[in-house]
Amino acid sequence: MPCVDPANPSSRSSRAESQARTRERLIEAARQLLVSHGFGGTSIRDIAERAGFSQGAFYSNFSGKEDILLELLRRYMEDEAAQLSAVLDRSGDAADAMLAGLELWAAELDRETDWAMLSIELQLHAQRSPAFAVAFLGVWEAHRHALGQLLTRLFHGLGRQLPAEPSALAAGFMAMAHGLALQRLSAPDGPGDCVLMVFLRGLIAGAAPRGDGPGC
Amino acid sequence: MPCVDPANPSSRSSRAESQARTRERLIEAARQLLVSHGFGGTSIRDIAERAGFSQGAFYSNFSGKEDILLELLRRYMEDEAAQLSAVLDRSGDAADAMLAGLELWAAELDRETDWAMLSIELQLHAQRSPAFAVAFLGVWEAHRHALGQLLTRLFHGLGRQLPAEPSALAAGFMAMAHGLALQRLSAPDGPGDCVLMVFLRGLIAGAAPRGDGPGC
Amino acid sequence: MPCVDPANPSSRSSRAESQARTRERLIEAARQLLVSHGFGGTSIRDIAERAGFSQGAFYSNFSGKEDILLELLRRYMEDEAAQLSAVLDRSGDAADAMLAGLELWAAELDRETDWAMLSIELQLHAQRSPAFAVAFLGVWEAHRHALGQLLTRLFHGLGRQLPAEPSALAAGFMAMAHGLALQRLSAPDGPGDCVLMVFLRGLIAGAAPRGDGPGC
Amino acid sequence: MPCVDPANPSSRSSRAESQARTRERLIEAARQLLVSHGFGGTSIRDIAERAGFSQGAFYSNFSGKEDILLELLRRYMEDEAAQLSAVLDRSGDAADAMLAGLELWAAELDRETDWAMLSIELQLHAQRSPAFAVAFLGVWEAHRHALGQLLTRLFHGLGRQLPAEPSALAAGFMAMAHGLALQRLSAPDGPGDCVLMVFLRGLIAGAAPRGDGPGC
DNA sequence: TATGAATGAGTATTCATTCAT
DNA sequence: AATGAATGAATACTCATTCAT
Repeated sequence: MPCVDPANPSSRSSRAESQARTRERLIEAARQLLVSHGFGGTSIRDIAERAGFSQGAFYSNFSGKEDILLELLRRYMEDEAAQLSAVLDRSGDAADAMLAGLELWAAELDRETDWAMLSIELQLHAQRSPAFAVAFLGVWEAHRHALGQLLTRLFHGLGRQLPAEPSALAAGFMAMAHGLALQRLSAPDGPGDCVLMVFLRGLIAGAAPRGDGPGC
Repeated sequence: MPCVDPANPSSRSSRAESQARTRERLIEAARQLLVSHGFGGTSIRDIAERAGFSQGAFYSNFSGKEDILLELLRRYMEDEAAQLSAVLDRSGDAADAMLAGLELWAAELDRETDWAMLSIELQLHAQRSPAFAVAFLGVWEAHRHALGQLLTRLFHGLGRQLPAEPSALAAGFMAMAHGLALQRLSAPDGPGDCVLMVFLRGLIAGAAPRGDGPGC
Repeated sequence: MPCVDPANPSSRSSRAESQARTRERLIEAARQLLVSHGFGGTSIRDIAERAGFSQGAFYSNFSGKEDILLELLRRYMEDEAAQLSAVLDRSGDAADAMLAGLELWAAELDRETDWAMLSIELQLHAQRSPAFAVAFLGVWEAHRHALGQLLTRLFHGLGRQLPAEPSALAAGFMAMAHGLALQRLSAPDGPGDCVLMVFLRGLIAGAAPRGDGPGC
Repeated sequence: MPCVDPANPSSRSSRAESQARTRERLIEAARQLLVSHGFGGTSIRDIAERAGFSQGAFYSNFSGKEDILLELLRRYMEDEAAQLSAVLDRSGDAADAMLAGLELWAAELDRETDWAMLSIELQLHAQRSPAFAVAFLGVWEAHRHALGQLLTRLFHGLGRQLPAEPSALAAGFMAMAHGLALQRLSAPDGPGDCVLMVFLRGLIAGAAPRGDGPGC
């Protein structure tokens, strides 16, 4: 009898599990290749080969190169959001703890060059594919907003006025973080991400006490 | 007959001029396409076509795609160096004038998104081609050094201590400028380059008076 | 649970019914796609998808694309034979009734462009697959013979001599019918199938009274 | 000196000649393959291979598969037009000569199965590609008109009334000719194209003397 | 029986590059 | 110096077919 006992997950789910494993391996292969060779320099054949599958396997899991990029975007977002909310949660409203948390986050960025490179590839591709841009923009704004909130709470805790719109400052920090990551690869002897903290401290030091309006 | 008399110097120079024109048109076409489609998305055929020449004409002037990229890098460098030295020259040692000059420079960056995109493409390609990386690194360091000098003179004029290595700060500014340019394209409603100045003012405000050592 | 009790005959027959339904839906999907996209332009995936099944379901019912084509051939043959024998039966030996019947048949062909297109696809495929050609030839000859008999009886009833072999004339009529159907699709403002009857009437008018031999 | 003497055609034209030869070989290869394997069954790789060139050579001569089909259509048209006008020219207004000419033409069709098959492929493709249909329709109508004129002159010369619109009768003859060619390949023992003449003679015999109107 | 993930060979098309002209 | 036809390898993607479930 070809019947399957729905109570037995081992047989029923092994198929789904197997496919999930395939998908996962393809995604990881794509991430590595996109980071090191860029969108244009990464072929689907390469992705499938590195994952140890045929090209057809790629196409039964994704509709094309942009599709797997969207999946990477989704994961990138989740990862970043988790990191930021961790900083927020760990430090509560204590400004010192928050600063320390951000320092940790900046140091983290320093090591996770991959995500930074991927972010740049995603931004570049968003600029070139309108369809992808839509998806990307949503993620980006959410990300900028989260970092902006963190900055707001930090300055509030320090009794300082934010010198510009929170999301504008957040954009500046993200831009610098990504730009530095990009530099680090081509010029490995450049400055680390401690520069980021130098700028943050400068911003704090230069910020007016609460009461004045933002300046930008 | 389209023959040229080799004894006639005027025609000989017109030949050289004609070749220079060809080269120029190819470079400009390559710049536009690289900015809008990226290195991987730009084919030599497209470059030649947009310039109004055959593919063979491209190969008569450049040895390949990387070769024309090097030419673009050289021009990018010249352009940036000229801009920075203009800021330096115009303002002498007056801190106020220098700050105003930098503000102008930041505003300039805001408009010249093309150069920023090209810079990112160059950085990405440097990461992928060791041969290109060598050439790129030289230009990059020179550039960073020039901007660092400007910052040194600026802080000196203001009687302040640089909060970090000049070239590290320069790297940070360049990273932010490029990162912001990238963001601006995918998210056009984001913040302008005034953010750059906010950070610079913060750095100045937070900088210790001369005497203490740098902190990074 | 989706299990079926094998001891229950009603469910067993419903299984057979279900399979027959699957088969039927696949055949109909294949017919539509073959007519509109041709043999080469129709993929098994498309057939299964249009029928609402998986590709595996197709292979559970047919051994390949040619197999389902054979099934379509069988049905085509049955349909045509039924139509012709209906004309024969309805009209008995009365020449007038037979002519009227044929006129009806021609008009029918005019509407059923699908079968004509399918017939052309079948003929084309027969030319390309020897295995299929064998099956096709049998059907074709039977068909030609049936139409030939009809013509024989018609001319006999009219007291005329057939101007050529019955099956040769039948072949001519079928050729014209299919060719006209093909034309009608690419050139919809062309002549209808009344042309067929014009030719038939011409044949009758030009036929010698019984006694002389055929001329071809 | 790289100058070329424009008076010497051998060097200047050898390039064009060489390309024309390439193009010609590709067209001939495409014709053969399209006739024997159909549009869907013919790949560009096959065409290039049979012609002895690379796939790239195909693409420097044609923009795609449909493009070479259009070229074949053009040649088919020219060929058919030439054949029909030859029949017309050779026979003047003499009905007998014209009939003999047509008989020759029918016999010719019998041998040139290739063109008939190609015509069917063209018709099928016209049905599936709107862009191609436009080009095809023009050719088709011209062809039908030419054959219609021939029939008009023939019947006029015989003092008979055409039993239907000239172009409708022409469509019928062309349909039969193509349908018979198709049959001949799958059923080689079928009737030859003499059937065509039987139908033509029937049409003439059944035609009313001049004065009555057409019947369709 | 029916599923659909996976395969491997195939499809059309584009690429950087060469070379006779 | 500039042309552009031709190459051969690469590209994204589709195909018929298999097989564990």
